[in-house]
Amino acid sequence: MSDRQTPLRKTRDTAAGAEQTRAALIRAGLEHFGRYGFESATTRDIAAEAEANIGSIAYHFGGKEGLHAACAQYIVDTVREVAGPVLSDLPDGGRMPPDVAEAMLATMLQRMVGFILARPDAGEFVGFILRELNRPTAALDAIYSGVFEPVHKRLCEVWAMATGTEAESDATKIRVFTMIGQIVYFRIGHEAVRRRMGWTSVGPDEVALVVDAARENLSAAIAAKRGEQR
Amino acid sequence: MSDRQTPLRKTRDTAAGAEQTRAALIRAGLEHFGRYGFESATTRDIAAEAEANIGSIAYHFGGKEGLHAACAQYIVDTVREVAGPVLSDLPDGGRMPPDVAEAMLATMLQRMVGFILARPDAGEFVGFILRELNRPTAALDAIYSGVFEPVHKRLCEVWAMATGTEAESDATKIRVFTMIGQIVYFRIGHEAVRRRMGWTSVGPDEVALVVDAARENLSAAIAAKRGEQR
DNA sequence: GTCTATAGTCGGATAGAC
DNA sequence: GTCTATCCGACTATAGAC
Repeated sequence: MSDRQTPLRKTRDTAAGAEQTRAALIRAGLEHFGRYGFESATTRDIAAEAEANIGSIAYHFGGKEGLHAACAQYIVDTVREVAGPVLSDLPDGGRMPPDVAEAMLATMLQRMVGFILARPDAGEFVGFILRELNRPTAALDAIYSGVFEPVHKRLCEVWAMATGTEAESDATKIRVFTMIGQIVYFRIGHEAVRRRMGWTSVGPDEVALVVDAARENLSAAIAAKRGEQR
Repeated sequence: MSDRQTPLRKTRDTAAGAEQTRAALIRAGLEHFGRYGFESATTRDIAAEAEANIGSIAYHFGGKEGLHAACAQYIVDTVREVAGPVLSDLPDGGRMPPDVAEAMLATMLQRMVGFILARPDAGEFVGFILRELNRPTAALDAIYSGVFEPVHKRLCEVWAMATGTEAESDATKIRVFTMIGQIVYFRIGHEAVRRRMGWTSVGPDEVALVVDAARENLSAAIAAKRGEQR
């Protein structure tokens, strides 16, 4: 039987092809690790999903653990890419009028909701991170210092400008966590939210409702804080 | 070698002993399922943790899945026991002055923080539920209708009384989710919070800080809502 | 009810052909 | 770089002795 088609995949052993395999494995790994966790995700399934060979995981990443680490790095890189402008230096050394700071906070929260609720692969990102938060490995160190800490610090700075409080105080840091938590919950508790709201899926209309609630909570909290500072 | 001590454990085949084994297996199951997930948790480890025999899982629960279902029921029973008074019928058909409703909401949030942050086994509870939210099984149905829905509904009712809004409107339901999310995040993101705050553990002082922040967010949100309703 | 032995399945890693 | 075959360890479930 020599009616075999041109062996499309055989010609993957070029540099560009290898890079494609690598990338496909990372995407598939992220999906499976995020959904099933490190132990329950199988290299066989990941390879199949990436349409790559099982051996390729060992070749490119040294093994399952290496792929896991690469996935963590991919998360960091992706978030930093999206959040890049927000994390770069603030103009004028970070000083700004309270209402400008408040508007900036509102924008940042809105972006966060968009990323966490509307991005198609956000579920896997959050799943991956959730498992790391539950049982930290080296991957959490990368994600914490590459994403969590810089984002939280920046939010604290802007919050402090908006309310006239101290950026690195316990109260500010905790308050910023509550602002993040109220948003993240809609992804984590997605299934419960879906059932309770009677939603079949989360589209732009649903995202808008969440943005509204988060924004109202934000401005109410800032207003109250300003009042008591006075 | 007949110097064997009295076989303490051998005499477990009484009705009371069997019940102890059952309970120990459920507690151990909750711990392992919550920490490692259904697939990654092993019946061997669970049995060892419960100081019971591996075969006892098959005997008492029919298998791993049966134990998992029993753990879900245990969560429902425990939460309903703790939250019992709060979930029972409201006096006077649920009608109450706004400031009474607000105080009640504050108390409910405080209780929630206490349960979620201070209870020693809360980590496993939340871990278990988190995994169900991520990939729902029959266990989520029990937890959703036994815990999520009734608690959320009650919070919506009281929120509506406090703000003069509609209890079952989308806006109210979402707003209540944000109030829950801001609290739950401190358990879910515990490790990130710990690192950022420089906490080594979460004791009464730390819980108090979280309660303060949640309470301030609540009263600010209610005040703003009342203002715009007027 | 408790415990042991065993059967059957599956997953990760490895070596080596191409 | 890709792919296959194979090894070895770990797991759940089951049957049957006590």
